[in-house]
Amino acid sequence: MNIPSIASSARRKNTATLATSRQQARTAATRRKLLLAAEQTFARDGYEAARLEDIAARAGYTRGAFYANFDSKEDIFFALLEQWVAQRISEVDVLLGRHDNPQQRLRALREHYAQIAQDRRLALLSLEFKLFAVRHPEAHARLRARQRGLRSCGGDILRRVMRSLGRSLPISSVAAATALGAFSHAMLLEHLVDSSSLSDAEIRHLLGLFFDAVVVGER
Amino acid sequence: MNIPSIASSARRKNTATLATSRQQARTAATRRKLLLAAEQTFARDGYEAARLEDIAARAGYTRGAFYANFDSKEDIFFALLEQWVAQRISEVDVLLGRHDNPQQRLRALREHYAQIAQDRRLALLSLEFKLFAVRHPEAHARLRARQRGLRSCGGDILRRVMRSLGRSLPISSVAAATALGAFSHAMLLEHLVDSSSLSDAEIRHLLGLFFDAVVVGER
DNA sequence: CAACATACATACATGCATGTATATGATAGG
DNA sequence: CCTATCATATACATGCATGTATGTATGTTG
Repeated sequence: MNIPSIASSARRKNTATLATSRQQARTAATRRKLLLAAEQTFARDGYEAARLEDIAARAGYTRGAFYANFDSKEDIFFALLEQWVAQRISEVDVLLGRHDNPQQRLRALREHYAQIAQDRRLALLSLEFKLFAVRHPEAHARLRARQRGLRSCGGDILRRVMRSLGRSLPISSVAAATALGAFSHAMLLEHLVDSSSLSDAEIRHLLGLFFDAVVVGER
Repeated sequence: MNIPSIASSARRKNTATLATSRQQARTAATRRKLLLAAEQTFARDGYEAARLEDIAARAGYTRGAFYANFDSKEDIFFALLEQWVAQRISEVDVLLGRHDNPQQRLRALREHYAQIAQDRRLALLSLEFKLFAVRHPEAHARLRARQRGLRSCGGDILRRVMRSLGRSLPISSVAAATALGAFSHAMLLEHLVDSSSLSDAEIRHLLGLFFDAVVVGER
């Protein structure tokens, strides 16, 4: 689990005098606000239609603050991806840290999974990352690497839990984690388009059905 | 099954003399070429990033031809949606027309389903339509209506086939059709992002698993 | 074949988002 | 307190995609 090299974005100007810690804190806070605003804006409008001015304004700034912290739209998009993957991984870590019993862990995962399937922003952002990868060959590898990090982390967890329960997966653990995530997002999107064609109850039902089919997975 | 009122797009100039049939045919041909080009371009670049000039060029024209046939990007996008829904419905109609036996029909549907899950353009376009709906409140109702037409058509077919087999669905037929479509597209997208995290074989496996879980659906 | 309409291309106008360069006010150090 | 540097704002330049207006060649009808 290597720490992502921040490198590209937010390379601070290497002036002789180092910024004082209060200034650093202020900058960090601005960065966080901008990233949060970007998260909401990208989810709402999509990458292409998202305007830097909207992102800055939503964070309470103008584009000046934006360009002081990021190079371009693509730069903040990737910064968001890094942060987002790290957050999601740590969420699951925290979740598992709460339980020792494998069955409790599986239960917690299932519950967490059901919650993920209700997070509109999560689904739309995730989609946006994937679409960007598919449409930008030069960035594909980078996106894929992050996505894979996330998936293999999820896969590891699934595999460990299953092993300690003495069960096996019908497909590779990474594929299982991938399919579960993608499925929940897809169902949510359908619900957003037409809630009457796929109700909350039906989604819950399908999610359970699919989770059990993949995780119990006798064939 | 009402024929969509073309109305908005392609309203021909009401000059006194009606265009001769050969001119009409020529116009219709360019419209078709433009729609095909738009289909490819929207799937490749997404709605926002797609340029009218690219669409026209891909069809072998310039933007002049485009504006002679469509009002705007949104106009051709909706025209494409109408055509696309109609095509997909007729595909299934043709498919079912080939078989009388309910079991053969179910088999044919399953096979058709597996093929759909390999059509990259289909998945990306479908996604694009849904994202547009979610992001453009004023257009949402229109998109949703078409989407629902497609889903309820698929649902009807599923329901009829199941009834003639004496089986039942675990969820509403519309929800089943919706979930199946969304699922296959979601798996394909994951595969496009990272083919190693979800192989063709695994997708086929999952598709079968899910199809059977939904269509056989004992609970 | 003449007059006219149609299909499409070309050239221009406009708007808008990005990016850059400069200005301003806040903050820290001497 | 005075100055230098930082964080952010403002103003400006550029590029690019859309949309419109006009031009041109091809086809059609009397």
